[in-house]
Amino acid sequence: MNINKLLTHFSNYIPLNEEEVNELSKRVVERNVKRKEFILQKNDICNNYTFIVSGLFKMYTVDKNGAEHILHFASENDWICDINSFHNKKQSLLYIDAIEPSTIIQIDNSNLMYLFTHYQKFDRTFRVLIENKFMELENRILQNISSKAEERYQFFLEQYPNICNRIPNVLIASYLGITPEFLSKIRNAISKK
Amino acid sequence: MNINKLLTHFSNYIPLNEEEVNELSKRVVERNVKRKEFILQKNDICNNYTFIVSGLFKMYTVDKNGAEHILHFASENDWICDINSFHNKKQSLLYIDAIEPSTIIQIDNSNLMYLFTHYQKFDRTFRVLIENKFMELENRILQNISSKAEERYQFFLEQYPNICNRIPNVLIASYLGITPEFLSKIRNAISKK
DNA sequence: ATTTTTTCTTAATATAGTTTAAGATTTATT
DNA sequence: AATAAATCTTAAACTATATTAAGAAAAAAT
Repeated sequence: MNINKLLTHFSNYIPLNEEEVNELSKRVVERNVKRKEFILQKNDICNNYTFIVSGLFKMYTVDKNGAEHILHFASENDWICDINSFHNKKQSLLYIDAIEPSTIIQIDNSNLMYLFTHYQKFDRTFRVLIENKFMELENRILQNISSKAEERYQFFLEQYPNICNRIPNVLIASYLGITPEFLSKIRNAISKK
Repeated sequence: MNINKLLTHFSNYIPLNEEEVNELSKRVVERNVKRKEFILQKNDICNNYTFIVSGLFKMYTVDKNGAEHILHFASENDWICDINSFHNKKQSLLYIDAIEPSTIIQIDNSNLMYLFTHYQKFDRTFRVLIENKFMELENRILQNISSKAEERYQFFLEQYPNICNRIPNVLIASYLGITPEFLSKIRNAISKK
């Protein structure tokens, strides 16, 4: 099993000792996911925290008109989870599916709670993880309330150089909150500079 | 000292035992803050997690044109902190000041780290705290990328009924990412329905 | 290899939101 | 109570972004 990437990931926060590695290994499941396959759909309860070994996912809502609005992208060495649904066992409003064929490692709610309860380190690591994600969202909010679409696009390209050329512009537009037609216009304007 | 409100707040997550209450009490400081007084300014390092006993604060950036962009409001029984500056000891890009005369309880970086290290409960509680704030930001992002200003305004009024009438519309506009003039137009349109 | 589906672009027209300016109202300060 | 400062509103002109439609290019599926 491809758990090394997950262990390396943890060691960037706080390295795990042998016992913790064993406990973790027992409690996670590896899966391959095809392109366009869902790992969460609306009205499901999100029962897993998902670590991405390789590949790329999007998490999004679909509005009454059928339009997707992308809340997060997540690629290798990142986590994806609807934590509202996960922690409160509520039906999710979100979809998560694979943009590329992917390999993931999942830990379900009861196993993660077990680790939280028995090993302080996991509580700590997941606190720091979510703090980092919180800061990213704060930056995104600031961008959204203070910048024009063109600046937000440029910022996206700078901030996610590893994924921006793996994602079709339709989806980038949806993430930025603009139409694909307008993104096209922006790209044209940038290329003329 | 007005620490009861803070203890009640913690007990909504996980109640503290006597030792934890003592440790916490020793490590926090109470302060009164006047209207318009700063508790964080740009280029300072945010050295405190601030719990609001009473009153109301705004956290914001100021752009090159001098315009404020409000990232968070926070009122009684809530926390406010630039966690990027706090955890990474980096100079903050943000200001925090009081919209109303306020009473706060602060815990500084080294004291909070002490509690995290010696009592698992605090690590846990602050994880859950930040998870809740993360979910709020996710909702705000979704609103921003998928809704018109009028819907975002209505949603703000519903979500923060306790603070929306304590905050001037100029500041609500800044939080929503629109101009005060346009908010005025929106309010006029709503009142005619 | 061909067909189907998805993606990207362009352009015309429409709508959402900004800017500037000014006056009226409310709130804070002396 | 009087003055100063901040807030709220209106309106006209402007800019950013959406919508509709259609065709070209690229990628995926058969």
